[in-house]
Amino acid sequence: MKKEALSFPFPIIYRMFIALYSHYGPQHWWPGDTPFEIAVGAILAQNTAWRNAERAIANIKEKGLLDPYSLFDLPERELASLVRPSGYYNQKAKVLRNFLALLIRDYGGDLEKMGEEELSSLRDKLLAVRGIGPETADSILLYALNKPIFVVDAYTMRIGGRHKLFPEKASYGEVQRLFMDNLPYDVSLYNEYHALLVRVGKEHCRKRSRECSSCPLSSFLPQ
DNA sequence: CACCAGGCAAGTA
DNA sequence: TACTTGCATGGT
Repeated sequence: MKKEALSFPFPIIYRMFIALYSHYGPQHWWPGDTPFEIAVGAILAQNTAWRNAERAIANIKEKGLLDPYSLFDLPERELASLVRPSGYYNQKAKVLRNFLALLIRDYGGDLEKMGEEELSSLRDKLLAVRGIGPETADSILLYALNKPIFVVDAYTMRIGGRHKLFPEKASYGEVQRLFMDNLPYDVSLYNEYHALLVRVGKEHCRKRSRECSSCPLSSFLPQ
């Protein structure tokens, strides 16, 4: 009796991960040498092609300024000119400074120390920084600090919406909960899953959709 | 030329 | 709460 519990199917959210991972393999995210570079990249990548964020980081690295104090000591105008290729450069210079101010004031400029703080209170502190919203906060938490939080982005919304895993207009928090409630609580899994969604989204689920027909998900997902 | 890319905040109703 | 707009470079 109760044998049927053993054969209860995995949730579709979990099966989608298996399918993507089987098809693409590990994505090795986040590209970046240090947690600090990853956090900076998360801000510079906002609504921007990753290639352009990379150029901005390269500019900072070339000048040997990729550390919290050097960047914070830089005049805002100079910082803006370094991150210019990532777009929205005036805003992003401010956001970087806002983030650096928190990092320096509360954690001595040490991301590792920031990572010692408990997840939900740290998330609130990141969200309180001007220019850091839910996706950027969660990207820093997951990819720079290895915290167990699922990152939702435009691809996640588009793929899930198109395949009717949730309503098109679902909120960030609703989608995040849907994924986390249907997956093992596991940092590496969240890491790979988000990266895989970006991968399949880039190739098969762009805004101006070039037919989702050949996408590796269409075999078992609605639509 | 138009459209898009690993968002966010501020203003309006 | 739910929409709209400004922010901006570089690729297709």
